[in-house]
Amino acid sequence: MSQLYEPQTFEKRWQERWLAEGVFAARNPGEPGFDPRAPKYYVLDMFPYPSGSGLHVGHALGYVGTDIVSRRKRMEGFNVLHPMGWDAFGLPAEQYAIQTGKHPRATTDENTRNFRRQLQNIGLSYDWAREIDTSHRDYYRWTQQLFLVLYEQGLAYQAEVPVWWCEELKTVLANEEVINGRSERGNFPCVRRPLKQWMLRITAYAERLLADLDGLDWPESIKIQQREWIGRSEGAEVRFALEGQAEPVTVFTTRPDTLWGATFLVLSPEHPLVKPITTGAQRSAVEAYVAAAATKSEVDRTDASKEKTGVFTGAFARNPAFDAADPRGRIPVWIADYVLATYGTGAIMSVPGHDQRDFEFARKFDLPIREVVRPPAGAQGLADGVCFTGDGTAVDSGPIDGLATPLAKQRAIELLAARGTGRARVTYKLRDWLFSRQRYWGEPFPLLHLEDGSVVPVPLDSLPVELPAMEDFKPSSDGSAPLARAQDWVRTTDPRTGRPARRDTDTMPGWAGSCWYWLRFMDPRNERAPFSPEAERYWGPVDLYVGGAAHAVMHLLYARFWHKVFFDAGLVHTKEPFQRLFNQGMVTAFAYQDPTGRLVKNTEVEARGEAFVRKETGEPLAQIVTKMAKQLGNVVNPDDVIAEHGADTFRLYEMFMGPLADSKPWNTRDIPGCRRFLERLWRVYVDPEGTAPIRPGLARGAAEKPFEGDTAVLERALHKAIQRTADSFRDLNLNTAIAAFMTFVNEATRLAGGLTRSQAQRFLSLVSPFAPHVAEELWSRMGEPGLASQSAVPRAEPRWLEDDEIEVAVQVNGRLRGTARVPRGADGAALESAARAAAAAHLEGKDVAKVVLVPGKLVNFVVRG
RNA sequence: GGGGGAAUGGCGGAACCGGCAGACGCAUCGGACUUAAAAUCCGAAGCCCGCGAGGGCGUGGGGGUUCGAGCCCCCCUUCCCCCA
Repeated sequence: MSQLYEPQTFEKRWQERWLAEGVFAARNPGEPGFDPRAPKYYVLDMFPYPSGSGLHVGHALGYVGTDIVSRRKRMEGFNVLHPMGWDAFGLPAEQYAIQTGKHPRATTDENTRNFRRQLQNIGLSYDWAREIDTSHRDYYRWTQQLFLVLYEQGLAYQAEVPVWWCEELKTVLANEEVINGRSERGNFPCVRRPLKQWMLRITAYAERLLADLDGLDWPESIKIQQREWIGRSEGAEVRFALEGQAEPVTVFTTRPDTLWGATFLVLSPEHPLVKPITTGAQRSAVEAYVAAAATKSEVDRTDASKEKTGVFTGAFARNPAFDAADPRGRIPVWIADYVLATYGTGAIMSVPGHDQRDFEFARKFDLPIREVVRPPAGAQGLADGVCFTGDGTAVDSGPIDGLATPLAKQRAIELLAARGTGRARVTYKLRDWLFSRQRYWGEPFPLLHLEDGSVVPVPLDSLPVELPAMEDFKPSSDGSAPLARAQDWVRTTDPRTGRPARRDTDTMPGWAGSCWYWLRFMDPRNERAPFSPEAERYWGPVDLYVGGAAHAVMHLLYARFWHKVFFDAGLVHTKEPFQRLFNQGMVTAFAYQDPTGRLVKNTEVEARGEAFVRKETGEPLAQIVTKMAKQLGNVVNPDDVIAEHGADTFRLYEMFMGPLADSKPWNTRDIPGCRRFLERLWRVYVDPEGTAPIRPGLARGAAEKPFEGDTAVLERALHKAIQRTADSFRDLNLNTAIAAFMTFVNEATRLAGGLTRSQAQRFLSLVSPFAPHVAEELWSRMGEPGLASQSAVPRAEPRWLEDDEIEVAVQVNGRLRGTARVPRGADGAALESAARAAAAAHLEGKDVAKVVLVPGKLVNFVVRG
């Protein structure tokens, strides 16, 4: 048995024991060992996509944080569910497979093995019996079944939707694969072209997705981003009759009060009326413009800083605000790409006097601008050559003249409704969700296309629809899905009728598996259902969900949507899946720049005292903070840190860097500080000069010392550490808990003779969630029964948190002039006289106008002269 | 372009409700131990002026509120993240 701190000699042993004894296994109701009195706590990490490059220290940050929370909660008596799994379907896995020439099944299995090994190496307390893999048939069988829940509710439908198409690559590309209208791979031009796609009607839930945010314990910034994304706006739909057309054009506006100022209409280039209304003279210009717009992304089109473009269709419309005879009512119809087909009705009424984009458009194409809202006093308007977009008073607007904007909006809607040319309407920026991909590595849709063109779901007892084994799974050259080439798979029969059928050949997007995984974790081996109602009722909702802010919008919105559909279907008992959300910060890394600003690889950099230089030339370099990237050579793998220092040092450093929520740089140079702390801790328990496994005074059965002298000082220090540790869990700034451990160990080293067995034991319990291996090792050396991981969290007692004497700050006019020591609980008069003595030199000959007393903290003398 | 954050010593960070800025650690410097080094232990240290006692200045910049501001309010700068 070693006298020195050698983590390599014991960490593996404890990890194996935890696993073998099922120490971290969560019990479901009804299972042997389930304690119905224990409250539940569900801590969930955003599960990773198991990439080929493995886990780096940035992923591990959140996992270490949730592990510490889970371990602590167990020690507080909670029944803790803390599972891990793999988000293994999706584009990156498929791309990686194509690159390496291996099948995604093989690479995924290989990668998940590596991830699991890496996570276990860190000593994370997951219940590995609950591990799931979204690309495994035992999982996606249920993804398919739950998709059918949405399908049966009428929430899934097929539509012609523009998708990115790259002619050169002969394939459909995802949004994230297209940058500025060109393919990310190869930089070839791409166009948006309509293709039949599966859509999910998430817009039907827009209002509830918005409203239910209020009850969640989420960062306000995430709620804001979700609200922004949903983008609710109230306004009106207005119908404009078109000259020579039977069908009117319907526009959406948030400012129905400005109808009298609408001087032209703008349709999106994709609007179905564009073709029928375009006049012969304008046809070629319009067609050219429509073709050009197809190559632009929505971001580019709506970029307000770009010059406005557009083309006149040659057609005219009637503004319903004016009489048929009124010349102001005859307005031209244009098309422009800043109007999107997918938002509102795909057409707008342009009010250049009171909308910035319309204003720029009108100026560029010399269209009339009318003022119909008078700005309030002091605000600039058309008279000053600027466009006023705020609230004011209606003018030149017939029946609503003189009304303030909010009232004018309301009256305008009433008038439109009375004339049958409009109505109130709420729209959302949120669009329905494009849910199909023409790719291989995803869940097949459990749907059959019959010869008569109808679509029927695959019966539940025939699920899963397994992904066929394919040698060549690359995207097809005609835009059809790779699955379409698996002819034996595609051709099938409807099991209900025996009629011939074709399988749907699209697959679900990467998001699908993560839309319900927190539910599967509750009951992961259930073979009859995705999860049992009993398990869901007990474990739901997730109490703490931790992951990067990168998933602020998409994943969380999609997951909430599915969950709400399940709620409506009676499958889950909560409206929301994740009660508390916490975003961990990014782990960045240092990189180095030479004087010209060029980045220099970390391996070529040398530290010279406080400065950094290029190894070969001695050229001075500047240190900057940036993300970890292979090219910079600054990616850090947990395995390497653990091999050198052990898992406990790694865990401590991850947390000691700073608050879990903050972004902060990884600095390899700082790691030994945490290692040294563990060595100091070790020496408090084990005498390096001796031969005993534990210092004799700390062994079980050793006599307890009375709480006096050094022992009392240590008792006080221990309670302070216990208190600070408890506080650190509120906002997960676990760095302050580790600082408290360090302070205690420094104190215990200084007053070694005063430390008692009970203090040593309580301190190990306190440290155990953070550095569990060393805690177990010392716990067993002390002869304590059971495991440190299963001991109780020590409690701080108020009587040990207060000192007998307190030091207060003494200020004169708010400037610190000294300090005074007073007994705890000293009254105001005693405090003031002590303070007067401390600041005597600064008070001499001055008039004290006021004395501010803050008990236990400070005294401030306000003086004149 | 829109949205979300952040800024404190040479570095990471601490400071609970507006009350002694810089806890804890890294790097640095000094000392002890050592033949020497490593490790360990003890100590110093925000910056400026002063031999010293001491004083001045300090939480990205400018203004404000307050007895008192890192923290609250207004304006500005820079950096990071997301939509992509």
